[in-house]
Amino acid sequence: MDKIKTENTETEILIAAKEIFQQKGMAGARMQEIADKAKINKALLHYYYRSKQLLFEAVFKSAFSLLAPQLNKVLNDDSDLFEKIRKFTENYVSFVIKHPYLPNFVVQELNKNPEFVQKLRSEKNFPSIEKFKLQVSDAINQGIIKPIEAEQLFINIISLNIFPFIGEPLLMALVNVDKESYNKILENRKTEVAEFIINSIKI
Amino acid sequence: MDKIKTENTETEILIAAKEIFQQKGMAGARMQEIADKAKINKALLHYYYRSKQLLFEAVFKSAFSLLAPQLNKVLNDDSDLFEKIRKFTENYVSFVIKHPYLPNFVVQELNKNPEFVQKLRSEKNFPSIEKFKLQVSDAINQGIIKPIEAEQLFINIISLNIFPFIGEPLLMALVNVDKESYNKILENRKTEVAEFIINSIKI
DNA sequence: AAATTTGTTAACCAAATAGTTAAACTATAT
DNA sequence: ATATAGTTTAACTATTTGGTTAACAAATTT
Repeated sequence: MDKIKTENTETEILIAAKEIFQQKGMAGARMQEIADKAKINKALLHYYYRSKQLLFEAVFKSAFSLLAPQLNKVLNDDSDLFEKIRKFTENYVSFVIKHPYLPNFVVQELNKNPEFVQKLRSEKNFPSIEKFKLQVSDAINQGIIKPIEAEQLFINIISLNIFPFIGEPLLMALVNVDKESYNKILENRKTEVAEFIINSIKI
Repeated sequence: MDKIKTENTETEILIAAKEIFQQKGMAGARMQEIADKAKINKALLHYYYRSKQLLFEAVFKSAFSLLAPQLNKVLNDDSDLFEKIRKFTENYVSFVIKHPYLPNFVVQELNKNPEFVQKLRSEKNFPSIEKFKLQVSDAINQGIIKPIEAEQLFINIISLNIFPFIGEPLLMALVNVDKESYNKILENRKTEVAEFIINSIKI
């Protein structure tokens, strides 16, 4: 059937474009390489997505729509603060193993193209920090955690979870271990990071 | 004088190349743009640095040689552990304000080019974690801090300090603040981060 | 001050690259 | 079966881009 065939090609392109763009970035990606990976003629890229820029934007939005629910786990989940932090750190490692280039891709292209943020903000499911803020101030009022700004805590959680992946080559060199040992370190972080954070804030 | 003139042009090129490469990366940078910024003819770039690749490597090494001493502050400084952590977090913010694109540049290009790490390792002043490891296990034995792997602690320190800069556009959007407020948050981190870490590990 | 070396430029070149076109092919509807 | 609309391709185009060349300028040496 016509529709099915079209959708297949269209998504084949998106899958191929994701891989190339996420590994090489907008500037480093080549339309021909994407076409080769998708096993189609280069003209089809333009038939379906008009231009490199538009194809890139489709990939970027799709990537962010995978990342956003991950972030929402810290922000909009109903479980209590410590539980959330534990769940998030554990889930995040598994997520990045499935999508190794994704967080770096999003962070990198947002840096090169800060106005992209506007396009993301308007999307539904864009993470909001409001609920998390309330939860933090509640926990402080109840004497469960020490006083800390919710924003600072949030930045700490995200930094401790994301950077070990984004900075992998640098950290591997500094810590002076091979890929295998580094993976074990990351594996340990599934629990280590949450305990590190909780230790710091709990009374 | 000849030497002075030469050195000026050569360093002018390096300065211009740094700016362009650090903002746009290897793939996104254009030799013509670098020449324009350095106010010289494009052929001079090749006269002094032969190729884009070699010019890039010169910039990269120069960037890393600025970053390395920063990292060595956590690793080879003689003050006690808590003091080191406080000093590092305070200094690091000031450093990044002077070189806003630098950490992202190093991390990013190492991701695109992991074999670059080899070239860096051989350089003198390449940070080594050994002394820091000893210091951590001493502090554990003396009952000053809770048991923690030095590698994990090191990754935490680096992550908490570097990611808020590398992930700035993303974090600004998530925390939902403008540049001015975000800068205040970063400013507060000069002390916040160190206390967050120390709180977590001290007994 | 003539010769030589070093620094600088304009013009050029070949390869790469995003994007276009027109024709061929496929499937569905009439 | 044939017209029609949508899909795919090979070949092409215009531009960008890293790199080269040959001539010129400025300094240094002899």
